[in-house]
Amino acid sequence: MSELKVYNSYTRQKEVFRPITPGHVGMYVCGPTVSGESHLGHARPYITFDVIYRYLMHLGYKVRYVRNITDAGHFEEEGRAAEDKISKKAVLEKLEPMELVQKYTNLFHWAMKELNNLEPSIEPTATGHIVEQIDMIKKIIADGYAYEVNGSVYFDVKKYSENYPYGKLSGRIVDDLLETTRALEGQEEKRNKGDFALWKAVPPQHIMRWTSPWGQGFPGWHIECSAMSTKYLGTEFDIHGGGMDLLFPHHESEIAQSTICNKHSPARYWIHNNMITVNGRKMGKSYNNQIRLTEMFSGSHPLLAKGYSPMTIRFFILQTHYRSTLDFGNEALQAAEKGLRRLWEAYELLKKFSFDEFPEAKNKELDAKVVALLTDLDDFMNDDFNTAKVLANLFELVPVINSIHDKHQSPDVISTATLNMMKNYFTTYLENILGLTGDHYGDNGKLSGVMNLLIELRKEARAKKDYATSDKIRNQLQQLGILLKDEKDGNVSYSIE
RNA sequence: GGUCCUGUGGCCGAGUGGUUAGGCAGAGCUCUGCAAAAGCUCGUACAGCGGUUCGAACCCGCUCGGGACCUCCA
Repeated sequence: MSELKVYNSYTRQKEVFRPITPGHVGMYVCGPTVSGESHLGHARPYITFDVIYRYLMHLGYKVRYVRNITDAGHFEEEGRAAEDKISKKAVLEKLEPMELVQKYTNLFHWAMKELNNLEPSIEPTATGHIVEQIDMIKKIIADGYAYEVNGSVYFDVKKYSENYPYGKLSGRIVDDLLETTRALEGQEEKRNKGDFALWKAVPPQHIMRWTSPWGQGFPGWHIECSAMSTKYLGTEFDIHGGGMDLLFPHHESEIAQSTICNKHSPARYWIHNNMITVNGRKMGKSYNNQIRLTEMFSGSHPLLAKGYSPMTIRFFILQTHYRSTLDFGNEALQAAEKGLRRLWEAYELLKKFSFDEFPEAKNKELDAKVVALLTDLDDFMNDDFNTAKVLANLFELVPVINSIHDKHQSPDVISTATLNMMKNYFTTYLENILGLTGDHYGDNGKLSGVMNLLIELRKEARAKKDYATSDKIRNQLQQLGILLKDEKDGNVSYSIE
């Protein structure tokens, strides 16, 4: 079997994955800022890294997956009246900051659950680690790479860049950063334009504030991730992930902070997912084109023709490689919805297959093809988590399953061993690795009882050639979104939209 | 302006220098009381122009288009 290779943003190439401690993987992923509701764009990294998390565990690694909650506000925009994002909205909504944080944290957790993302091993909050952040800032000052001005502390990028490659991760040229002509206000405290805040002093009316050696204030934008990743994963860990838009300045600055404090670049492998776009443009607050997850599920948004289930969204995202942009569109979402349904229904049929033992495949060629399609899956995942290819292969197996089920092919076209292999791989890949579920295809006991009754009545009507009645049952069920399917052997199955 | 990414059939999207990605939609056929579902078959796409090569969607150059980051952003 092939080795796992991951694309490392830091080196810009695929590299064989080797954990620092054999058998163990430490992974840190930048979590949400809980000052607002998550939108579709947020679903991508958490699904991407959920699959990576699942796959690493599948490979037998013991993984510690840390994903933070950013619940301490940072500035809205550098230079502009440095307002605390969370407290600003809190005033508008007349809520306590922590009440707001709680609300959106709960909503985020709910969405993660709907999308079937596993919980991270540790989900630390920024507000819970103010002490660690302050300690880290002290250390950076002591080492001479940060300076205090009027109660705020800034990281000295120029000095750092004299000894370390600031800008390597994001492909930035330090001189450009230092000499940026960008007209920013309130920059006079900084020695150089490229410097970034480690601690920000706040005016008295600011709600979110903590006491520090430099006065009242709140931590800078990047220090929380450095502090929390160090605390829970150590000074050097395996994977650091997040959206591509975090490359600069967030991750670049994290590297700088950790390098000074820990004498180490924090992570070996930097993994970044690409963006979800709307009409080719990134979904984000800057463009005011976000569709909240609650809206995605319910369909209550002008851009949505209908609501899409969490699994449809998960599947939609996994059909694309995580490093490609993914364009939002109703047609694409509906294609995903139908495709997932077809795949899942075939999987359900496969699970129920039970035949006599067939040690020999009647169709050796087909048997070999099935085996090849299945063994490919491991290689695809090992090749930088290519979930798109995994799904493509699984789809190629759908006609094999359906044609056996429909008796277009006899069950012994493939061997029992291959059939079992297929069952195992489908479960492993669809459920365990890709994290898909079929829950919402409705199978609660009472409904199926009612359905069986209706199916029975319809069968009787058909037997009497009372097609008016049989069609009435079928058509009205269809209007309710329940599809009846007459199968070859006289059985009737149904699926719920 | 700087750095980087990208342009694939109606839509979404994989992609290795030579062989079918896949999904959805569409067409035909089979099955069927009808329908649906399912099965089989099909379109032969790779922004444009050059070049490298026996051979390029995939390598190089140019042109045109789109995007990301450079500021909070997944």
